[in-house]
Amino acid sequence: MSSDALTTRERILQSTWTALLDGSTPRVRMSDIANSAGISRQALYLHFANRTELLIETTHYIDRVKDIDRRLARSRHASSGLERLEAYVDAWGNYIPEIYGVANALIVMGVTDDGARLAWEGRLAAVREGCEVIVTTLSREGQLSQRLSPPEATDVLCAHLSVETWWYLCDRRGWSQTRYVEAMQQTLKAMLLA
Amino acid sequence: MSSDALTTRERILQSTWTALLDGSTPRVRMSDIANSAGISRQALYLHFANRTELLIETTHYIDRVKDIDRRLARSRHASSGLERLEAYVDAWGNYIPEIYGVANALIVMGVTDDGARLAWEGRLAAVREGCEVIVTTLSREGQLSQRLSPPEATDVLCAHLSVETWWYLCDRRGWSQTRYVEAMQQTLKAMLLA
DNA sequence: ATCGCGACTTGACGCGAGGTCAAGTTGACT
DNA sequence: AGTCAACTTGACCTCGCGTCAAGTCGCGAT
Repeated sequence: MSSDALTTRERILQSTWTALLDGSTPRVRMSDIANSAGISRQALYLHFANRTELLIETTHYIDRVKDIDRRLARSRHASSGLERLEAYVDAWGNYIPEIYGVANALIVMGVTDDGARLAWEGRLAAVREGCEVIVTTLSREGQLSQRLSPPEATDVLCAHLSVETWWYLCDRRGWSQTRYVEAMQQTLKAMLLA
Repeated sequence: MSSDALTTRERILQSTWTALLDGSTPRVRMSDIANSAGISRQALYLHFANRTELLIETTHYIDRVKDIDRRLARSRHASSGLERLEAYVDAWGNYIPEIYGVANALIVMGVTDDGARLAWEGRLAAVREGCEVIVTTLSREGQLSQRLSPPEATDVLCAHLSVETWWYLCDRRGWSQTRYVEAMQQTLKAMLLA
């Protein structure tokens, strides 16, 4: 396989990604994706069981192409909790715009489709795990504010780093990506640190 | 009018509200609403042009029944910015669970329907105005942190008070309503104040 | 008393989008 | 030449919103 530069499967995944990125709306039909991938609508179902699976596979595709693991490595290897927090906000905050389209489609899909809902909840759980590590580190260092228990601090951090918050600030209120990351780092520090 | 205790129109609005409240899912069909209101599906269209209008009218109905204006009055009449902030978080934060169901349905509807999207954006704009007043007051009092410009502080406040954030903390993470309001007041103060 | 009218019912239909099915076509490898 | 996988075309089903047409029922005005 991997013949004509791109596999059909990869062309589909790429088309799905860009379609959802461009339109800034999750209203991308299976026929739209098929058209932009240069195949018939029915041929999509030779590669993916349904729209949900296609969306889920697209998130994995983006993870692979954009190398999310490498991005998050800096946070995992930081020595202090503070550095971890800053590195995490930087890595995840700058990743959101990449996956925003697919994430949004997946969220909307989740209303009617259990698979999509579970897939998105899995992503959320992964982000929350990252947040938990940061909070635990801060707590161990005695840096964590007394206002919130560690689980609460984790929840608040995770809620603040949500795709929805990014969308509101950057998409609707016009914040630049760099300002978003910077402000997030500062406000989260003010919120979580003693 | 106002004959058999409740108008048909009001029974519809009430059914819509409770259906969306109970299910915790926006998947409420026109036929579901009609059934629980005790009329035929087609009769809904004698009272509301379409699903979007029904949802919008339901938000107005809730506003009326739950008297949102009275709830927000305390914030508007508070003397200091700090009191305004606390009163606003209390009023709005405790209102979210009431409108959550309809809000969610409206948001999902907004993906395919411009009317629903605009209606929800209008609500968001109203919340943002409330936030703006608070931030302006804090700023005038010299209480506002230098980390954020007043417009930025307004955006952050508004983002933090989003329905989505409430949903994550209270619905998914199991926070109690009182803890949510309390923690919000504290973390927002830490975030916004100098 | 009866006419008209507004509120409602029943039943059928159209539409869009996801998903399925069946019968090809095409091109490469054996 | 035969086979197989990848793909195409075209028809069809389902679900939910929205529409249309024809009929029922009760009430208030004449």
